Amino acid sequence: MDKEYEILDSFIRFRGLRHTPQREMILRVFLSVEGHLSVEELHALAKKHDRSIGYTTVYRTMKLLSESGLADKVEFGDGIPRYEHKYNHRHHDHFVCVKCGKCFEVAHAGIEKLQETLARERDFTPLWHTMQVFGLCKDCRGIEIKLQ
Amino acid sequence: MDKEYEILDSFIRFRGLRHTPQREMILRVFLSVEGHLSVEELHALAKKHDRSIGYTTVYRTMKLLSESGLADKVEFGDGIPRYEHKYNHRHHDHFVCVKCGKCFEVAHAGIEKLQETLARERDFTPLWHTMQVFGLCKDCRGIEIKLQ
DNA sequence: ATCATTATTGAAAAACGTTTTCAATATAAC
DNA sequence: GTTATATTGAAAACGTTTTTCAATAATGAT
Ligand SMILES: [Mn+2]
Ligand SMILES: [Mn+2]
Ligand SMILES: [Zn+2]
Ligand SMILES: [Zn+2]
Repeated sequence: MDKEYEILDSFIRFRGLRHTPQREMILRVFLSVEGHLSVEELHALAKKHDRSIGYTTVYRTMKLLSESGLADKVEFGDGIPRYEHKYNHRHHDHFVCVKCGKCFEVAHAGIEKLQETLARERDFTPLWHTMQVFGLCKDCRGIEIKLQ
Repeated sequence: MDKEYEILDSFIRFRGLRHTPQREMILRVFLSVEGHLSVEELHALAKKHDRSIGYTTVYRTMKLLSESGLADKVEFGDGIPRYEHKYNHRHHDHFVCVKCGKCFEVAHAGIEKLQETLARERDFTPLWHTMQVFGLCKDCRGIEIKLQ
């Protein structure tokens, strides 16, 4: 249940860092929301628990969560990186609607396998990948057609 | 041969813009290098032809080249967007070595088709996509193994 | 519990790539 | 040539992220 806190704690100890209430709180806030959140959004949420929490601390902590494997930073091409849960969440790609910004998560073993094959053919060792499909969701495509 | 200049010219006329030596020179510089170049690199090259060319003009012109379909902006996760040729270059994905930065271009119809299928299943109209595989190239994997 | 060591914090400043502003200039149409 | 206005380059502004720094807090040893 609280496996994520254990992971952060052992990562902190392993690196000779220190456990702080700020770090624990930011992890709690991060875990409380399923989705893709910017540092600004995370800081706003964190402030509800500790009005004096600093923007810098959120930046630093999210970097820590990434390094410990709890969070993943994703970029959807609008210049605002967002974080999503990584622990107990399998890898997936993103379909982003360029009209409304909605984001669909897609996991497909075939694509992963194909990437492995292409990499192997080029004597390239894949470590991770990102794939984003930009387009129009059902709702926004309708609007698009009406407008034209 | 000079189809690219025609494309830019008609795009400029279509939008009620003006033909300038700066725009023509930046296009020339851009076309002269096959690869992925940052605005900084393009500006440095442009300066060899016109010492007084402004950074801002390169930014503005590369945006124009993108809009006219001559250039494509790509991001490899290091925070530095780069531009590559788009005209007469078919779509491809990127395999980026995280050690040396080398970038391999991979075009594969199967992946494109798979993406189409996944999109259709979700009632999503794909417009474009980006796929990047990060990992170690042949040379850098060797070093990695030796170091461990 | 006290102490010493040093990691962490939050505010401010700096850094970074990019965009906006603006006055001077260049382009294109008449 | 005249006019209208798009373009230019420098500087300033911008938005996000990182760095700096003095105060504070966490940890381990005594
Ligand atoms: Mn996701
Ligand atoms: Mn390419
Ligand atoms: Zn939509
Ligand atoms: Zn390499």
